[in-house]
Amino acid sequence: MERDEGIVEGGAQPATERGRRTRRKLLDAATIEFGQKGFHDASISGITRRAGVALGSFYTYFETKDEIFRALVRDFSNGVKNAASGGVRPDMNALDTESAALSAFLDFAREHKEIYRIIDEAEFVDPDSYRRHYEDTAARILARLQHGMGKGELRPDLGEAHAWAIMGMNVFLGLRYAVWARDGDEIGNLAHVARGILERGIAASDRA
Amino acid sequence: MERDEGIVEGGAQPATERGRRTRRKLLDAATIEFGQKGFHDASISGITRRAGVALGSFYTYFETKDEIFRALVRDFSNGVKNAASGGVRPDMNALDTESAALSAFLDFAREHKEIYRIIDEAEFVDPDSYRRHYEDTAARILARLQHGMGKGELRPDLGEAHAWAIMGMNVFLGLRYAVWARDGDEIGNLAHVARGILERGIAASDRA
DNA sequence: TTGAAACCTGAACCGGGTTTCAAGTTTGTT
DNA sequence: AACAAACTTGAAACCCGGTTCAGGTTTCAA
Repeated sequence: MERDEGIVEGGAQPATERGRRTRRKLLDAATIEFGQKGFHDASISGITRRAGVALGSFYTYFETKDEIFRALVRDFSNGVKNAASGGVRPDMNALDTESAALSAFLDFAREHKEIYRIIDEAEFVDPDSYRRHYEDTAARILARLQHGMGKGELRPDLGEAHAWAIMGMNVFLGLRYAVWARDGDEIGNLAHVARGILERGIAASDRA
Repeated sequence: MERDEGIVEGGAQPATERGRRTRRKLLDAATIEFGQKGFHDASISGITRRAGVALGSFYTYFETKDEIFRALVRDFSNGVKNAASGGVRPDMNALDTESAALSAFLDFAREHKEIYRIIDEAEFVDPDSYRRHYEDTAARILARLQHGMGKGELRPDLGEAHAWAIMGMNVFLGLRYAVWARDGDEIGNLAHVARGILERGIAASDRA
């Protein structure tokens, strides 16, 4: 993954190449450590050990354990956004757009299974980011729906709730088929399943 | 809520009425403490303080902090199950059944906003229960879908993935409109929104 | 070349919360 | 009444990991 650094907060932006490398090593190590153990069982010393730097060096780049975690949440939240938007093309119709966004998200999740643990744990460590992540994601979905409504490709009565429903669908499909994938899962037609729901629901076509 | 005690594990089943009362006080206090602060910021002393018992008494009923948390997860997981199944009637058609299950779940979530924090945090504190909770829930949804397919009320090609999609939809609608409810939210037609998706999807009806 | 800033190091400090325990009280049974 | 089992109590032992810090090393610009 290419995670944006974006504008970094805590003022501790490295000034030299060596510093940037170390900071990145810490971030990558933290991804593994947090992803494997969760925030509280993860330890700074575990992170620095993985990164191959001394314990004290950690505090050159991050003021607290919370801060590095927040940095990761921001990184991943961005990653999800970019992954989903990267999958869509402006000329697609509305249903294709949703399919493409889901597929891209699933690919991303398969490649970075830690996102679930990290974003989920943000609910406790950094509640604002957690909430913002989902609200922003829902807002982007809603924008796509509105675009589709404008083109007459979608029912004209869609709103925020529909966006949240779609997001929930995507998140749980990712949980089950990317993070908790089992051998023998049919993942090829996942996007097709989701698309089927969005296109015609689950009701029988020959209604009595 | 009426939470089942169910079969309790750790052997520490109270023998007297007084004991049962104390255990219950601890469980109720823990619900608030964990719900408010999350597992790690919650403290045993906070729990016993809320319960109005001495710190040491905690260990008469629970061996560790983890154990009481697991007991709560089991309680709430049951609560969700009972709430959803309590809302449905056997004679309903398939779509009404899903609507009813969602409505009942939303009511439950509104009344017990702690469930989200507690079940979500189980991902870290008690991963097995977390996973089992969602797998069981999905299995129950799938069973309902199969019933509906048998009656010819649903498309005959629904499977596990559809169940997970519906579950995700429900969970996220609950998150947004029960736990994160805002003034002015239109919650009355939430079940209607979800039903609309399941009944006919989101595509425009007059397709080109 | 040289000095200052950036960076690195890891032992030790420190606070806070879980868990233990020995002594006392209540409950319920014979 | 009398005793054992169940329950209560809170002080303190114990553990553990986040954070600090003083002393070194590397980088880089002048």
